[in-house]
Amino acid sequence: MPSGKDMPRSNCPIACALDLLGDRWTLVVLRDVLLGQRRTFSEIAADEGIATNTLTDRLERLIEAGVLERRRDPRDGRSRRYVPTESGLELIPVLIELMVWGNKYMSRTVPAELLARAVGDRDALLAELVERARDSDD
Amino acid sequence: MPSGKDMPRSNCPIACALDLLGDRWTLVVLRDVLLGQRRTFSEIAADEGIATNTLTDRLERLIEAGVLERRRDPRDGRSRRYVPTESGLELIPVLIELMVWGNKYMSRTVPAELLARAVGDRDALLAELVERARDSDD
DNA sequence: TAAATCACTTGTATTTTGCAAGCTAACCAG
DNA sequence: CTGGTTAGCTTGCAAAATACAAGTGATTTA
Repeated sequence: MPSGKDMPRSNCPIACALDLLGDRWTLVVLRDVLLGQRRTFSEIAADEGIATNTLTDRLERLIEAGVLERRRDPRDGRSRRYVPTESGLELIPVLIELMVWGNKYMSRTVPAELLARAVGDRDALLAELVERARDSDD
Repeated sequence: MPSGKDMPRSNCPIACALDLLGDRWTLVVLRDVLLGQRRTFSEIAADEGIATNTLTDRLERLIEAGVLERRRDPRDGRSRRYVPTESGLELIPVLIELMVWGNKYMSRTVPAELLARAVGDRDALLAELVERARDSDD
């Protein structure tokens, strides 16, 4: 009970990563930000049926973990933009692997072109996605 | 209420994959089976502090999803071995990417050799891990 | 200035998870 | 073959996480 945050359950990097990412919503939120160019609260909330209090909580945790940053939108004072940091961008490979696996075994709705590149042209696709995700940082 | 299991929240492959994998324990269990050669209930239960009822539930879900199979141990009738299927083996890349990211940003306990290969020699490491995971299938 | 929008907050109900204990079948030692 | 031990669960209950619905305050737009 001492520290403000819970202790990691172990020092295995997979288990530690899952302390942050291992729930039903966090990686869906990051998918929106990193692959979907959805960066405002309402854009993310609209996409799948995440409850707004859960979304608030996930965004705060990701900010505290240094994976996202929150910025005001200069064009609309009500709006905030959630943008990836460097460590956030480096979660793109995790999402790509999940996408490839999920497409093969759970669903088949990835555009064929994207999927083909994820498998056959992985490095170039990653570079492109990182660029695209980084560009809209403002 | 038609199907025995809940409907997927969407047909996005990432969201669908997370319907199965997106919780605190499922990927830790798969880490034990796929990377750690831990294949019995008690080996997996001992490793981190997972509750036994949760472990039972996760193993059942993974079997139902076709990611693991349960087999009796011919040497000990009490014991069961949880072994990966083909689709289970193909989750190794997801675990590797999580490990690389977790090591960089959340923890630093991966053996340097393994980590170096995960980054610089990815394809050969994957092939080797798949082989090793497959070998002990019996 | 009134209505709409955005990003939350606040209850409350439901679901999931953790913890401790017990239970059954299979093995093992004497 | 008997008694103790081990493996793999199951059960009951408490605690935590999540969903759902409604409301709030600060903008912005009409």
